[in-house]
Amino acid sequence: MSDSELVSQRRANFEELLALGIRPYPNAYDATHRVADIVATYGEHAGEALEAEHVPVRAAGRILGLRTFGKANFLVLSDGVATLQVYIRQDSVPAEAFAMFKLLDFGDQVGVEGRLFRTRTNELTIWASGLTFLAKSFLPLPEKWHGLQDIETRYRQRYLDLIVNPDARRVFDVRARTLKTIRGFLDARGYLEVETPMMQSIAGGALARPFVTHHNALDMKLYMRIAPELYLKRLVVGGMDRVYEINRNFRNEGISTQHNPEFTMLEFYQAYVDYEHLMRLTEEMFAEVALQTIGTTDLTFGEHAISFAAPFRRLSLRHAAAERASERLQRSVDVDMLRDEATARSIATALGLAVPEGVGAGKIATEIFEALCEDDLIQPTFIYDFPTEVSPLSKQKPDDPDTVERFELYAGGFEVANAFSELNDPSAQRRRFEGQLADRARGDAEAHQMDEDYIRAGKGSASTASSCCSPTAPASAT
RNA sequence: GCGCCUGUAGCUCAGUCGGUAGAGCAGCGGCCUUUUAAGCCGUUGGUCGUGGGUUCGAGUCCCACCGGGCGCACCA
Repeated sequence: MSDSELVSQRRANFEELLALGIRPYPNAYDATHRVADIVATYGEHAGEALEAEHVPVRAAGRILGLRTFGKANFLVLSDGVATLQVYIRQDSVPAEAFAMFKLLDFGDQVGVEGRLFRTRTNELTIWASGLTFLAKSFLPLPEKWHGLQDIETRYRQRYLDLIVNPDARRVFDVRARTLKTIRGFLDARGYLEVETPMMQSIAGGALARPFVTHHNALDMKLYMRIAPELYLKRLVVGGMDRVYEINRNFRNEGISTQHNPEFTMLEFYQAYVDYEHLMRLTEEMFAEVALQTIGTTDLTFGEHAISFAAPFRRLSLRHAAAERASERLQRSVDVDMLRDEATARSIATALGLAVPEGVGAGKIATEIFEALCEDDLIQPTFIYDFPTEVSPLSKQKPDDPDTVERFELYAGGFEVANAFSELNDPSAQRRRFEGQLADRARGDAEAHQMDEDYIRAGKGSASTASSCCSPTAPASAT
């Protein structure tokens, strides 16, 4: 049977409804409850209690199930969050309502008026006394048991996925609660939420390839931002000592279930604190988000049980890399060996890693870490003290110029946050940018571009400050 | 970009050694006044991703292209 035939059958049912004098698209339905509210409020009430209370309800929703028995029928009503059964007896509803019911299709929307009771099998149900037609679904929906499996269809026809797969809605719910919790957490600590430019003349603040666009009136090439960092830091220069932004960033790179070209990220800045402070703040925030969104800090991610109870484990990057390299190579590798370019390079080669010429010890150490350690960081772990070479915007440690005060948080094998003490010496910042330009000249397309305005802003005296950014994928909370 | 897998009814999937297209659900017509993936009887529905090739004969084998999934690379 062709698609159009299934559609025309539904259309025929619709025509019959019109012939009955049913108003096809009413402007509103005066519901007393949402389906989810009824389930939440009366889900635990016993049948006798419901009979005694005689609870009257009117609720609207989509028909996600039909079980017909001639004169006694059941339909499953969904409001997108919860489902509730409706019992429709021929002798309990007006004749025209019963005639209308017989023309309903899976997917149609109706309003139901009635009272709550429990069936013999103890299921909470509305005993319908009235039925109102609200909207026709002309699309044949996926079957109820296997649902919609095809991943492409699920993403391209998200409405179908939402109708038939309850988990699809849950992702939206968890995401919304996550963002709400983060905002509440930061607002309560005196942070101000801002929005900064998404189209920038220089795409800076991160190492990534940007999308390019064009402004007609200015006849000017613009980049979609890869990070809000440099603009947020300008606000810090202007005296905003605690700011954050939750918004989209655009990176012109590979697409996968873990990498969306346009993704939402949180970035926040706090003046007069260093990265130690941010580590404590970050672990508090993750624990709070977990508690507020799923009610516990202990969750299951894939095959792993993960605990987001603070404090999190801490491990320096070079220690993590050296430890793993030792295990892998069956010989002693220590942190100092990773600070010497020739030695680090020979270790990388022994590990089978291809390291380009002209790359320093810092970048080599970072590559060893990424290749050997990342996937195994299941429990939340702060990896801290990054090589200066890979961190052009971070402040060096007072006693170690090759190392910056920076950390990344890992959980479930993913990087979930990146933070550092902000470099606020404009002369040092210029030298760092120049180093990046040299990398770019050697062919590193992701090296940072020079940003004169950012340096000029820095000359206006940026506070000592720290910032943290984190993609707000619900992966951390599901 | 590379590798592996995949595309058959609205949905979920079978289809053996190459022999002329199948099931369940959905739909349609019946029966049934507390069902739970309701059940029972009957029944409709296909350009087997597209194009070429091999063959007496292709859903099946070969080639190309298109779409999709996973892994790698890149990256968050």
